[in-house]
Amino acid sequence: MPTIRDVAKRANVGIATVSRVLNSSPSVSDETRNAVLAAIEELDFTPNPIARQLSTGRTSTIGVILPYLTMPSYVERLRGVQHALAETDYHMVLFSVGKPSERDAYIKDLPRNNLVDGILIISLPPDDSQAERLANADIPTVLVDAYHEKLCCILTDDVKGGKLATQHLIDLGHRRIAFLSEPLETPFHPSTKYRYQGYRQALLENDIPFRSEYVISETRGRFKAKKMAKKLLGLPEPPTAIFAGNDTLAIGILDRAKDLKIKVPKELSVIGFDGIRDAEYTNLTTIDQNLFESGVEGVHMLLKALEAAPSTPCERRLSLDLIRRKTTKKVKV
Amino acid sequence: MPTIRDVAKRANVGIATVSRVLNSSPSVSDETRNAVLAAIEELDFTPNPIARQLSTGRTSTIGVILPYLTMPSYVERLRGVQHALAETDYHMVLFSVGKPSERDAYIKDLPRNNLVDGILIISLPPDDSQAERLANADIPTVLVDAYHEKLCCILTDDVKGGKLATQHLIDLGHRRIAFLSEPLETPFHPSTKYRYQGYRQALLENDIPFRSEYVISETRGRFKAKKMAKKLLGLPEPPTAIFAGNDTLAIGILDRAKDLKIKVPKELSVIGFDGIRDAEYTNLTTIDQNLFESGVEGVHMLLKALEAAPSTPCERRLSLDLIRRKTTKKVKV
DNA sequence: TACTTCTCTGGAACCGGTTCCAATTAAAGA
DNA sequence: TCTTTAATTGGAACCGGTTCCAGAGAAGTA
Repeated sequence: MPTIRDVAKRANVGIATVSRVLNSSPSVSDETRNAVLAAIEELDFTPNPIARQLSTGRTSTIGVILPYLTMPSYVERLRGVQHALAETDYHMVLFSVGKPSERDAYIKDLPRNNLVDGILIISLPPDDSQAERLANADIPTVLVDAYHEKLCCILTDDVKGGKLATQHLIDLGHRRIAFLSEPLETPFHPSTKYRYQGYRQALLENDIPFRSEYVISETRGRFKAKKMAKKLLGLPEPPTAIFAGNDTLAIGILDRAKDLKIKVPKELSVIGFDGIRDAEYTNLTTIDQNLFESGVEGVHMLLKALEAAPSTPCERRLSLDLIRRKTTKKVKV
Repeated sequence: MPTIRDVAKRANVGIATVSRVLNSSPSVSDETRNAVLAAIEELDFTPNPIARQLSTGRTSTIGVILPYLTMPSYVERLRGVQHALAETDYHMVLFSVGKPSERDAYIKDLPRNNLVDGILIISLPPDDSQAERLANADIPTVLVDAYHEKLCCILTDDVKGGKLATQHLIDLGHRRIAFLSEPLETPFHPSTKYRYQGYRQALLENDIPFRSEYVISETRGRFKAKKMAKKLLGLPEPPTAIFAGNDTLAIGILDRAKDLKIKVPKELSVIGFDGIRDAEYTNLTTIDQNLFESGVEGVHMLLKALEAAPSTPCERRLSLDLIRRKTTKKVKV
């Protein structure tokens, strides 16, 4: 592999000049520039990015820490990140997290080891000491779908979203509203819990008594949702509407309803949460939390922070949009 | 940031000794080792990986080139890669490709610029000159779901899979078998075309006349599949079975059948291809091409190549498994 | 005791870029 | 004609590790 010194020798110039040509510095005469370019061409020279990285201290790489791609929402966010990053010169290193210990290890090491210029953490809220560490590092960090007062973040208000979903059902006249979700307590992001809080708040504000038999929260995945939906729909007084903690679960409920020949939305209203692609295909009414956009915005915020570190943590709240499709309807009286 | 020299000074040893401690070389006395470790602790020193990379020429990083995560099969393969890589010390840099020009750029630059120790290319077959370049680079490359004689690869035999799927339907007594798929000609991987070839071959071998009205191949996504299924099922002599080019399309067909009150599998058999998770949930009979495993195996092959470059391209063919679920059945006579 | 061998250790060179700083030359101004 | 100034250029130091090689002691051997 030829180096910058080989090029310099060949072009009869100094190494500094070659470097200047590589970095398109204006203070090189056309004549020398051409000579250097010719030498580069002849030697088929490519600058070694690692050497540049060591020298400049910049890596042109951003690190993305996110959970294993087990949920469509993570994938959709990652897609947004990729999309936004494709238009820059930054590379992306992926650190995917299966257990809390992995998360902690990445969050601990990444800010210190000069491997990346910036960090994007998706759907993994750091604890106070981690946030402290991240905030004090000289590498900027942006949280996507997570909040900490010390850090920049792209936020989704899950409580509000849960309220919005529930209120939509209430506005349609429903009173028997069930909530079906993944476990409320997770090692990672507590978004489900927040959505549940929104559900409770909406009930409270509308003077609708809470019924514990209407809440099932140990439901992982579409298949399980289908199973659990049966339980809900088999109650002596079954709900007329179900708010699912995410779209995948909602689709599972739709599956079951079809099997049970329960007409949606005529006999049962179903609303999801997330706004993944499948929700569109299945005509699911849902709360769209703009997943793709969250990734894009996360990158933009990080790029801004890379240019000039913000004096105070910036915060951007993404909109939550109720998308009315064909799975919710006025309750029949 | 403290450097190795700061540590050396603090511990009253030479920098070489500190380096030896960092790399757990055996030829350091316990006494000096402890002194160095103490100094490292006191200074909160972390070695700079970039400097190490420059010095050793190794980056502990592998580059993954793959299409944008628009299809579940890509995500599933990537998951496999992540899973296998998590058990190693390698990092993963993701290069995702939306247009052929991006693919070409990555394949051109990545092998030369010392940024990664190895390259994994997923579902993007290189042309001859690219393969040549990759084969001659001193960085090993492994193709996953793509073939080139000059390169190591993890293979799926799409023709065979297409045949397998079609033969399954034929064995069940079907004669009117449709094929619904994404476009046959794509800028990237021609797997759909191969599956189609398998379909044609199976028909031929069983003396079943080919009918062009049974082939619809411009179908992108579940939603479009639903639309196109209507067209197929509305034919004067509709097919009794449909082979879908991938699971997502098959699920779209199931949606439509439900809407049209066509009973699956009693009145219509449907088989997919891929073996994504949704296929399990929907009880779809499919050809499982072991997507997750392809990612895992790709990493293993690459790791092996990193240890010792294989003298001749190695090749591993993944099994294709017919998973009989509840969407195919003997045709009613 | 003298010599060899082995165990540890430190210095300096190296990886391949960037960049500060001083030097050279040409153009401009007095 | 003599400065002053601007435009180019090259050398050397630097980024922060690894590693070759030589040297100092300690231990083993004749």
